Amino acid sequence: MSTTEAPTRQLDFIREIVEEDLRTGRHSTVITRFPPEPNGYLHIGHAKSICLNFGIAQEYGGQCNLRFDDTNPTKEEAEYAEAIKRDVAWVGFDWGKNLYHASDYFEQLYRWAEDLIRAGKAYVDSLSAEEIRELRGTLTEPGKESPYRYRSVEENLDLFRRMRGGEFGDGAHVLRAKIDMASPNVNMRDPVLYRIRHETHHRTGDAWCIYPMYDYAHPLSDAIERVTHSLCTLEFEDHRPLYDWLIEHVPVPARPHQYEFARLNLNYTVMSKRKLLRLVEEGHVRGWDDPRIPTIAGLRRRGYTPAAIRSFCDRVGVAKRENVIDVALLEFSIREDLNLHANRVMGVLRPLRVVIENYPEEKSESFDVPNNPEDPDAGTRQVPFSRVIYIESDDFMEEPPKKFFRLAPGREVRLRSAYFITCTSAVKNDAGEIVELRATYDPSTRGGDAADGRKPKATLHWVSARHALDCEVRLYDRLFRSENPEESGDFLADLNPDSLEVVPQAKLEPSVRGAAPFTRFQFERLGYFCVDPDSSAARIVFNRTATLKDTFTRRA
RNA sequence: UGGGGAGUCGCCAAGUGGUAAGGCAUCGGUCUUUGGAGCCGACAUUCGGUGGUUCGAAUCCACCCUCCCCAGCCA
Repeated sequence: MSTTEAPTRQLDFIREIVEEDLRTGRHSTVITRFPPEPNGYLHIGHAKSICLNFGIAQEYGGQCNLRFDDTNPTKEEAEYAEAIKRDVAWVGFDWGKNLYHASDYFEQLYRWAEDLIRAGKAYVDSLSAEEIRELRGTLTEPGKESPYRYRSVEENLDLFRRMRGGEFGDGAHVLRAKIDMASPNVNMRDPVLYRIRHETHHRTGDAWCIYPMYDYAHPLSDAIERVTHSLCTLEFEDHRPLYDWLIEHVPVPARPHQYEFARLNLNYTVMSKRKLLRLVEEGHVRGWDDPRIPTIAGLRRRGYTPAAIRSFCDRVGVAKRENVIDVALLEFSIREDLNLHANRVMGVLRPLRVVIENYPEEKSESFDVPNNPEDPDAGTRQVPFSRVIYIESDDFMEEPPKKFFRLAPGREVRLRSAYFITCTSAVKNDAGEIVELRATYDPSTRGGDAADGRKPKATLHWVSARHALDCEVRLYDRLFRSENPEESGDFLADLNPDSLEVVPQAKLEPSVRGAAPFTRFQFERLGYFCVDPDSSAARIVFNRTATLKDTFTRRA
């Protein structure tokens, strides 16, 4: 009997920590959280965090909270929060009843701030923002203490309460932690905990005019929710000492720990909320769900599946080193999924008429065509055929080069699932452009096989002209020309002018009629396409999700 | 020239002192009623560099180099 190797799954460093904590009993259950700020749409980088946080909760039988980090009313909107919930659910995760908001904790957070004041660990500073900045020192020089640093507890309490009461204007005072103005870590130089903002909050309305800073609200919110592993990106590493300081100096009910991992970057695109916002607001793309941007909404509209996004996130890994993932990996993930699950259909993007001269004028017949060769259970459909068909203009060349196996004068090819045809001539217009092909078919090849065993070197997709459905097809290319659009300084200058090409009159086989928005197909030999919500009963609009690899084109 | 991180194949990423996993990309071949998919194969004598410890180092030590982050009353 052979010893079966225990297939020790390769864990990323965070899962290793989680397992260790579970094994040693530091925690008996794992609680994570996904903490978006509702100030923009989620993108593929957030998907990585979602998959990590919810994935860990799932794998270890724990829980993952969806918590909105809504501590800054000037930037946040309910509309964004709704979009975020929709996107998280769509990616495939369920927070159940664990939907929270940092704003739910404002009262508790406030009380703890008073506790800090009473403990002499926080004080009201009345310096201006500029003065605070000046006294903070620099990266190499220590800061200086504020003249207000040693106010009495009573005065601090009084001032802080009056801040809450609305007695002061924005910026008049802030609450600061009393830590160490000489700390080499600037985050520890008496960080601001609360600021005054007379602003209506999308959830608490006008109940508050002081709002906690992220650095204050986050660790305490984690503790309130009994989060065990608080996962964030690398730029917060410097904030961990402050996170820990607060957990230590506030009487919180639990001891969460923060761990940092590298955020996801993708080449040929931009990922920061600020840049995505500019693309949307300045009209460089059609909206937050434009299929060319890496927002979850954009990817969804482009035709990506939640499963593809999840497998992509799995493949990308979790580590601490900066990374730029090749967008080809994202494309691979969607092709892999759609190859198995998308039904095939024939559609011609650039139609070239072909008249099959020996096929009767009035006749038409239909072929039983498999919906998905990768999945026999997908069944078949009827595809009509008649004397005049369209083929892809790229599939014909009057003078074919060496490796071109498709149609050419005198050459025989197979029409997928139909007949073999032989091109007899090309009809040109006055400008010398080919406008139509003449051909003959071999009736004995019905279905696409020849009794004599001859095998054409090419199989073409086609659509019966008489039965074709006119559709709009939107072809997308990368939004930016360079791998790193931000490198040059002005990412907008790097926009690809050809990122969207609209084909207004593509010819599709009639079976796609009535397909609902977001239905995905493979157009044989062309790529994967998804019905866009812009579609109407009169006309379907398709988005190209990804191309199929074309080795002839690639070599050419 | 303060502090915090990181450097393993073109892009990711395992590896935790015993002689460099895997994925994507790429390149061959095979198969094919999608030039798709699939299948088979190739792809780091070497782990930022230099010394050292050791029978043995990507893994330990020392020094050096490079890159990223931090001076919002943003998150």
